[in-house]
Amino acid sequence: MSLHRHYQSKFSRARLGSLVLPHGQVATPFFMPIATQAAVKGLAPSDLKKIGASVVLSNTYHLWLRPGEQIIRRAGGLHRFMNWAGPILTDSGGYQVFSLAKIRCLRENGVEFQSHLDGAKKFLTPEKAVQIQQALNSDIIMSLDVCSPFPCSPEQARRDLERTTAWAQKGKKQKAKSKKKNLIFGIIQGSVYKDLRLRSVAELVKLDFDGYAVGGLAVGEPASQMYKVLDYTLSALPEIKPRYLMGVGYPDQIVAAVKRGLDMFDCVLPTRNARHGSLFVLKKGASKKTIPEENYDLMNIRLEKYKSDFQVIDRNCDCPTCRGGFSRSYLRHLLVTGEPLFVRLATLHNVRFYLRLMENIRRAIKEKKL
RNA sequence: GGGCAGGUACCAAAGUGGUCAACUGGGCCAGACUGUAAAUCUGGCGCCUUCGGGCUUCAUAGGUUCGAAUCCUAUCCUGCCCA
Repeated sequence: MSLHRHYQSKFSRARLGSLVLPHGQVATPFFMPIATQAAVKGLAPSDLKKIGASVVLSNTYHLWLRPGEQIIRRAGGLHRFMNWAGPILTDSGGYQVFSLAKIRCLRENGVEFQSHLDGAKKFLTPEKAVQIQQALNSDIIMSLDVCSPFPCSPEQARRDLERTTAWAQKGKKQKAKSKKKNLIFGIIQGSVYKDLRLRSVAELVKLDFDGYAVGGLAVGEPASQMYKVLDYTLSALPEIKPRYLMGVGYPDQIVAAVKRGLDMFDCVLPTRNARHGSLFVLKKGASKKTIPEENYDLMNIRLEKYKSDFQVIDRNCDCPTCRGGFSRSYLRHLLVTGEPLFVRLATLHNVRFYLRLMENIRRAIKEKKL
């Protein structure tokens, strides 16, 4: 399985393409809203469809603990379980190795988690991670990796990378036992060390994955350093395979990454920030730019100054919340009073902002402006 | 008119001789959030400050005391009960 490239920019390494997945063909570059526990918090699948989401991202670790992959298998897979007909990418649990560092213990053959729900010891192996994702029937399976923190010593980054490669091999082998058409991606690690990143790329490419993800970025390092890593990492990757920058990021970072040849993104920012009252809006004058969303501001709708502000969030926005005429005043009221409707309206707005960002990126590449 | 209980910061509410510019909620202000243990978390909210501290506050006015939000007296106000 490879990326169908429709257009390769001559100004940058940006590329326009499409990816054929078991649950549909999707245009690249794309952004995946996050549905960690089989739901994009606050939204129904019909909402996602309406605002133009193509792929959503879910999570192996969380669904493994609850409700358990067998329940989802019996439901007919994750698509049926959550009633989302489009493609799904599932993260492997590798991010939880990083984010839940305090309650896990790394072993050679896998990770022992002390469940954050009930404290039960749960052992996740690279094989198990693939099996769970197959039970979920996700379109894109991610190989179990060890996401290095930042800062990270070269020694630790090397150990994490070596384990990631070893696990990638095991995951790939497990995947090969099934004839299903799900894709499997390998994850590049190596922190901010060029030799390690290049080594990671070489080892994974040898295993011939369906796509390659750059992991271990946006974990606290300055953006300039992230771009440096992307520059040398991307140039070592095969052109024909999709490339996924995991967990990134702010709109300008996504644009910067697309210019470096990335095709896929995901991030909690639009959904989490929405719940926290932080709404993505265009900067003044940005609507005239090629990719307006690159020039964004965050509007803290909780502020008192919005108490009697009856404008919509952003009159340039085409999301159901802005189109529907919901005012800043009303949204602030919903947030302050803790009404669940706030989450839905704010999330619709922020996720639409990101999806429109991607639409504008694709258009810009097509129109030779990026 | 009599009895009882009260009046503390924007609101509610602790504190009842010194460690009190005053617990705690709410509210407000500011910030953070990047493959989601997050509708969460972190600061700040009398005035001034060279960040050491200084100054004015606990209904009002007096008083006791080395020292009062805390004790005493008077006044004003609020709630409940009785007439």
